[in-house]
Amino acid sequence: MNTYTEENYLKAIFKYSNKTKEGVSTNVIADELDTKASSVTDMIKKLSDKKLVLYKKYKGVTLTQEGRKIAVSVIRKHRLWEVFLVEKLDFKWDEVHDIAEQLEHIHSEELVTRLDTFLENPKYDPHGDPIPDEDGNLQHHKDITLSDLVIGEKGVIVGVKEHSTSYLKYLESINLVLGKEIKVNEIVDFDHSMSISIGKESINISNQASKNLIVKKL
Amino acid sequence: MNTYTEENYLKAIFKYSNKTKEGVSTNVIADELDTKASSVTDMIKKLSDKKLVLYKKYKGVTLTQEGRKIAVSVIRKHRLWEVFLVEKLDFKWDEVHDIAEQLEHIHSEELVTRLDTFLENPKYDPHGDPIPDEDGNLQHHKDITLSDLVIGEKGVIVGVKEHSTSYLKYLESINLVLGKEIKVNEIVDFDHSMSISIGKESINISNQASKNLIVKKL
DNA sequence: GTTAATTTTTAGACTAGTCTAAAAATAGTT
DNA sequence: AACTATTTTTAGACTAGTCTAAAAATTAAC
Repeated sequence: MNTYTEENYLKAIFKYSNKTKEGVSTNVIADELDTKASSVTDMIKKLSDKKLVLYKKYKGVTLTQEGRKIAVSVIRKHRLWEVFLVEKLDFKWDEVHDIAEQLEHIHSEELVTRLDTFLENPKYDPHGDPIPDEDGNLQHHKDITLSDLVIGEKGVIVGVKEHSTSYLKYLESINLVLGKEIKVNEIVDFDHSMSISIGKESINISNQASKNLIVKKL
Repeated sequence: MNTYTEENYLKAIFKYSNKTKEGVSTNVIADELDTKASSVTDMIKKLSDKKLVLYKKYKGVTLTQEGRKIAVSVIRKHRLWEVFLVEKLDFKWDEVHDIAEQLEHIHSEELVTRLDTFLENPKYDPHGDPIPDEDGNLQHHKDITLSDLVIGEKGVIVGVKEHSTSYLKYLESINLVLGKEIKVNEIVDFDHSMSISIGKESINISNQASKNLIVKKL
């Protein structure tokens, strides 16, 4: 059984494992977990002793099979709980992260299985992130963002790359939520901001906002 | 915000506060939490510094208003989660304790409020224990047990005083679950074991079992 | 390819919570 | 009331996780 803290380290390493081929650097982990590099080094040694990560001094860290398994299972729990909070308890999508951060560390295989069934085996969480299955399989989005579309193209919102409360609240306020169909009307050359249609409405959206919205081309 | 451990100490102290007028002794707490007396003394000092308990060396410990409030709120969460686990996830009543022990420490007022609403404001948990309301009010059972009934008396099962898996499993196996009506047919003078009717069935039950079953007289 | 800047690790110290062993206080017994 | 047994507290040490400050290694820059 792993501690709360160990699980958070594994999750952080997993997050950045996908982004680079190399080992994840100490500073990146420290930044992600809001801690100091020296603390990260200590914890990595511990995880390495437990054979959850592979570690070579100064060379960064990668997850072992076992480490990855734990990380993915924590992510699975996090996302299932988010579905529960939004679908069953009527939380908004910008309110669930902190609570799910706690719930993801509850230890009980049976609980996860039953929760999954209760929620009718959801495939995505409220932000469109895919929920890993029991075996740790996790499919990724194709990662096409709204900012990748050109004038005239249509798409449907399927997820977000940024999960901050302010971004989520903003999207909701302009009705840019999961499942909405949009069409690109104009792109300003200068700052890459866009004018898009959502149904009959037309709005402007900055590049910073559009590049964090994952879409499926239609 | 209090730690997981602090909350468990407060809960333990609360549990035994009701049973004695005096302060709760160090050894009782150590026993309840499966720890050592010296650890208890240390933690009590910490809780005392935080003004959650009143403590005089060698004289035991009592909860302050604030300490009691926290203890009751943890108990409220524990029992609400137990209802969730049994009612929504179809756990059996003997399977939920350990999971609820973890869930009770999730920090979020909003979560508790919404969970309570989702469960339709239950008044009792799956073992018949009363669920404290938001203001910390907690009514107790009258604590009449099956063993208090005399021959010919009828009652309905409303709770248990012992929560061990083996006891709960046993009760379920003989169909002695919450809400069942029973009648006392015979009492053996020697060991106070009883013969009781449940509907058309008749069973024998030991004194150890009957004195842990809370009933309401009919 | 040295030097400078950055990153990472080590060393030592701190907090939370725990333990063992010994000392101190209380309670029980005669 | 004196002695014994029990309970409780203290003292000091340990693990998990964290930090600061300094040393070591790596990377970047000229």
